[in-house]
Amino acid sequence: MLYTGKTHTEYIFDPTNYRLMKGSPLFADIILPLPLVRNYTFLVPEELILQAAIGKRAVVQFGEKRLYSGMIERLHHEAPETGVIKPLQTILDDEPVALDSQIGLWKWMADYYMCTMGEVYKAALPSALKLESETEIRLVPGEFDMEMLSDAEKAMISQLGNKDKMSLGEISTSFRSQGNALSVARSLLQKNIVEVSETLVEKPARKKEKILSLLPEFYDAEKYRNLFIQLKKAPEQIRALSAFSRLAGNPENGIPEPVSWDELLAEESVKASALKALVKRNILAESWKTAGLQPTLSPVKETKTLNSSQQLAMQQLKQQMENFDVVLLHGVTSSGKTEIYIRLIAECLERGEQVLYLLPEIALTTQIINRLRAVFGDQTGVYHSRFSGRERLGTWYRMLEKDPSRRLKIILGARSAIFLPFHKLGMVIVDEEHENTYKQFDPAPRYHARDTAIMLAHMHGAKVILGTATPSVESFFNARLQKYGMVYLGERHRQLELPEIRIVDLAHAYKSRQMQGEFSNQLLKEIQRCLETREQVILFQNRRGYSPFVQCHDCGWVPYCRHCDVALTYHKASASLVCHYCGYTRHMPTQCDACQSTDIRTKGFGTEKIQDELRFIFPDAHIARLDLDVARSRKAYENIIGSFEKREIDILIGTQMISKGLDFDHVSLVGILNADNMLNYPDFRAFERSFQLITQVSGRAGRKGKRGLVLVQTFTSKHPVLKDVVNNDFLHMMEVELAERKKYHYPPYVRMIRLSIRHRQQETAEAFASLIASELRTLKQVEVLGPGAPPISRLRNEYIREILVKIPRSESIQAMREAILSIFEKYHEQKTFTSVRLMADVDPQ
DNA sequence: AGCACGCCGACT
DNA sequence: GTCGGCGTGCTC
Repeated sequence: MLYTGKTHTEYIFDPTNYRLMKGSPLFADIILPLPLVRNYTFLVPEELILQAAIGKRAVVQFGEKRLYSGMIERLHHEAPETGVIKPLQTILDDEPVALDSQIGLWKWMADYYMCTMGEVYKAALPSALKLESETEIRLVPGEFDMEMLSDAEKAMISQLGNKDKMSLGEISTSFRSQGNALSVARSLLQKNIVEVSETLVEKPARKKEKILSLLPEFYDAEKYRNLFIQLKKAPEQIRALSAFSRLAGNPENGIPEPVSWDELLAEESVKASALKALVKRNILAESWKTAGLQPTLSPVKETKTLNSSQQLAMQQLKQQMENFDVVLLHGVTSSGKTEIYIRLIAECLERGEQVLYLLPEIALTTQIINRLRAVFGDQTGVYHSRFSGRERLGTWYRMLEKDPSRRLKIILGARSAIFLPFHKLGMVIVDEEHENTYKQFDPAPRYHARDTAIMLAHMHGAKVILGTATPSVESFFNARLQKYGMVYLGERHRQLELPEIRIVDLAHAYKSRQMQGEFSNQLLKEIQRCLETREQVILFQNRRGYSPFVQCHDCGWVPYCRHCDVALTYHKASASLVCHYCGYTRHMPTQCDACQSTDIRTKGFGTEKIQDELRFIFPDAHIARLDLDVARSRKAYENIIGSFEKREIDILIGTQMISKGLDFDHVSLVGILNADNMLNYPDFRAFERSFQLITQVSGRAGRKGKRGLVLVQTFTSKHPVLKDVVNNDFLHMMEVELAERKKYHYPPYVRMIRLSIRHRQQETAEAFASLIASELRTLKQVEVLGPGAPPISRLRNEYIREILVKIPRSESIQAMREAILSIFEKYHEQKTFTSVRLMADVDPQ
């Protein structure tokens, strides 16, 4: 064996108590942010032995020159069998940035979801902690012969002449117009005119940031309004304060958030002098915060009393939590689950335990955080992917705090919050447990945040509450098997009645010519009634864009994506055709590509078309749309929701974005434009999901003292699921669904792993998939479906074949995973198949 | 993921 | 003849 570092024969390392003893060299297994199947072991050089600890990051050279920051996963004395062993170059952290328990969870995830540690690590660690290697290029001092150089080379030299050094990334961007920077740099390197070096760039760590917050005495909306009158002689200050309200929020809609000084100054109308004056007048307070930390707020003890059914549910929950680690809280929409959570969180905090509160959608955090902050103040942190790197880093560090009193106690977040360093987790709340957004699909790790959270809780000995108005089949099944406890909360608060749900038979409406565009006369009549009485309407169509595809009326040609096997969706506003999978965009053609006909028609409909038709039918109504196209940013989303709450919008058209946990007070009508595209979705969860979606959207209807109305337009008016929806018969839906799943071998009666085989050549993908499938069939315990071409059989120029493996609950899923991997490796070794890629999706949605 | 190595097409 | 395209294999 050859060590490239010094050899260390003086000490051995006792991993149980981190004591050093004389003996053999110390090795570290490093998790690298790469999809590597094997472990890689490095030597811990003598000078780093005292510093080395699991969970600290270390810089290593991996490959010819590339530097990476990885994480120490294990320390040991088992020298690797082969090759050169490189030493750790440095250790970046004084204290570990990940806890042993986290690394344990990562291992479980890599194992269960069939991916590499590196992939989990990449998803888990906030990007600010992941350093990147950068190649730097500089001129070699000395003379060289200009005559021998090409124009491009001269250009690069002159660019470099201006600076001491440039990163390769920098020079590639500035060099773009002049040719391939990489190859020019390479030839200059050969001529010894430039030299390169590798460095790791640390993203700016915690930085102090000046923030401004409104003094609490102006939280009162009335007093706040008066401020503007007081300031009427100081227009600059009024401008500054208005900008502050824009960014921080108006006290009328809750407590304004602190805003950073820099962010305010970036606003056009704001002058620094005006801000200083506002501070001097004791209207705004100036403070410093470590960037990324949550703003400081003192708790406002608002204690809403629980009604009798909430109290009962609360009692039952506590009782169940004594016997079960996981309890399903089945509470109808608007039954006040959040209040119950708040009580339970308070009890956890009293015991000195931390709480993780998961939500399916980032947008929902804004609503809930205000309620949590009002009760628990700044012990609460938010964590999700739309937060800036710095904010996430700040939260991460506040979780790592050695002093328990300085740690964040409550984390509210979307699925990635499961990765935070919890020291002492007491309870996990998974709200809207049935939501499929909890399942990460692309890239790996393809984990289900609910299931992972249950594992996380298990590792901490913590309890889990799964809250929902429409439990998933899996959770309901587990509750029935007595694996989970269950509590039912059937009463809506504020005397809200469940809405009346009516089915509108589209087949009949079309036949009797009672349709206008996509609207039945019945739906139009109800909308009209709402407009007259100033009540609000929500229209639901689970498809964005104008129409899902367009077609030539003469020859039937349909424009497809160049890279994927998908029809392009027509977006009228931008007059373009967009691939909803890869984003490929082209102009809406005026002529058919195949026959040059100009008669190209739109087929089917999405939210954009609904909005178009509605504007034509109700020209005076205020109509808005809420889908991924108009609400890409958090601000845009909040603006739309905000003006709907303020009743500036009469009719809101939306995709499933509007179905999630939003409470509006003045909606009396919900229209579902087409239930068929949900019910006919080619997926074993189609019925379950349809029931959930329609029930959730319906829950938005209803006002204090007045029963809401839901109209469901469909061609299959006799559909049994719709019947259950109308009768609000969750249990019947569940009985039927479970029976079906049992009969046709679907979860929860089997576990599934979907294998997706990808290759540039269709034949190779097919051949490989067939081999894997037939090999899998020799395993008697499992059922193998396929291989088949998925609905989208080509993505980004790769052909895809899928195999579905069904594993009975009695069999070990672990053994199956291993079998699959060994079969894959066996065929992957053959020359023809070396570039075939396998992607596994465990518990696919 | 990078990066080097290696084998085939369009050029000085 | 060479430059450079990307397909393939390896990284402790």
